[in-house]
Amino acid sequence: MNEKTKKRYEARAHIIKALAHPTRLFIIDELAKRERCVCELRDMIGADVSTVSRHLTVLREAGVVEDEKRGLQVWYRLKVPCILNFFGCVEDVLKANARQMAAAIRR
Amino acid sequence: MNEKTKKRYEARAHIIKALAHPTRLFIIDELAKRERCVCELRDMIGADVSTVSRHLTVLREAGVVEDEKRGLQVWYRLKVPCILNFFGCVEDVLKANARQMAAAIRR
DNA sequence: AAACTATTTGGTTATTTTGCCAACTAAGCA
DNA sequence: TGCTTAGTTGGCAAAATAACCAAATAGTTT
Repeated sequence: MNEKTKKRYEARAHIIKALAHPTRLFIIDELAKRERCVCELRDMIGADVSTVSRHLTVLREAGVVEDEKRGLQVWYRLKVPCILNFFGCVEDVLKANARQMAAAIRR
Repeated sequence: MNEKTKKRYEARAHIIKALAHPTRLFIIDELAKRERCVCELRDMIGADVSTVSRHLTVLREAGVVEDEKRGLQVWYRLKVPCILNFFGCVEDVLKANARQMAAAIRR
């Protein structure tokens, strides 16, 4: 594998890593509905604001969400809705896994 | 966020985490073309076999690939082709990021 | 059965990720 | 100007990941 190819896979992995956390998946789902300020997300998630803020930084830094400060609040929105399609595929994997698990028990 | 919802996001994150590594993304791309034995992947990747084997375990365990032993070799194939659609979306994010980066420099 | 090949697993170490608290910054309000 | 609110950042400890070598396992060949 040459250097350029390697770089490309690293860049992709960086973005996918940004999605790979339960809290960040939740945030994405919420932002898919409408923009939210940090405080709303903090209330829904129930973690320290600093923790939520760091999750948002990971997503922003990956280019998945964008933010806008209005007054005291910072509002976040989803920048890349095509991610949502992918979640359907993830659900398919989960369903297939569940089926396989059930079949294994029956056997 | 209730317990059940939390579990669901954890299950999703588990699958996405399995994808979130450059080597594993490479493996998925290769398996999208055709099935491969561990030794072929080892040669392409150039890491220790044990390392490659562990990456494959992560993917199998997540339900993304499946394996079949034939003789001495173990052959892996992609179980969930819809993942590939997602990579298109990841590329879009990368392109958008590059554009934004370029615009920021111009400014 | 012994030697050989392909792969997995155990164990170790280095690195990265996560979450919290405390301290700081920025904006609005008294 | 000083107080309050919203959010970010520094620092730290705990947990999760990743890579390698060595040893074990499973199937082939002689």
